[in-house]
Amino acid sequence: MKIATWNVNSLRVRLPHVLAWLERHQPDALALQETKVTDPEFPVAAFDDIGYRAVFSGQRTYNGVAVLSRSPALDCVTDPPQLAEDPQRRVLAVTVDGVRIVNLYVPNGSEVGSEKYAYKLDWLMKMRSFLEHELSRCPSLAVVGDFNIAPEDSDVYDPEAWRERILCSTPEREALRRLSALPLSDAFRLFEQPEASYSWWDYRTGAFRRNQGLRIDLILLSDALKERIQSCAIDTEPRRLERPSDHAPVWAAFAAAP
DNA sequence: ATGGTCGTCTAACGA
Repeated sequence: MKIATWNVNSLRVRLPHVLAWLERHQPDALALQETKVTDPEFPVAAFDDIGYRAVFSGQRTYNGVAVLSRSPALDCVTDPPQLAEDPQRRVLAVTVDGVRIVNLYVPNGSEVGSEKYAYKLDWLMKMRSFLEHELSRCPSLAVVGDFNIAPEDSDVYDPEAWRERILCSTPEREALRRLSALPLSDAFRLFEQPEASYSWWDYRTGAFRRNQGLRIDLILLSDALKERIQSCAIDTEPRRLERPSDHAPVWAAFAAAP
């Protein structure tokens, strides 16, 4: 089984890239973030044509999450009670082939100390509670998405320049560590990886060309799934295309369930 | 360089 996650920064613009990536990599499930399309506008037919079903929770202009899958996505949750009537479309939990996939677009937080930063930390605290509940129901759990947090200095091209800045601040990293303590393991770090592996590069300043990136797109695994994982990688190829997303897809492959 | 580039509700705003 192969599961992937990709912040596409507008599905309308990136649809050709997503279709090409699905055809090439044939994942069983692909979680998307920042689709920026409302549910009636979601391009269901384009995915159906290549054998993928879609479930989605969208809004206009901002946010929006979706899961594309070969098998049906069951038990969809878009509004965890722990996030109490938050209108922002950032969560989509589904079950595909017996694996619970929680697709997250974690708030960016703007700047340390801002109102949006406080919202991010509060959101992460509430998300911990939701994930604790999901884990108790679903032992095979993968939490995937754009976490907007670089877990460690090794996930940042210039840790000193980013010290205590947004995406890297200690309170954000501690909130992520509290998720890891559930326990959930960072799939990427279960394997030897190339130095300077990142999943996001700012559009400005030619950051990708110089590999000035951060690893903020993550796949977190419950112990039951950790036992089945075979590989995990970031695919930087789509970042080289014309009109790319600022994020690269991340994927993980698993052995069949015992 | 308090800059730069994208995407969206083509005008700011969010990332």
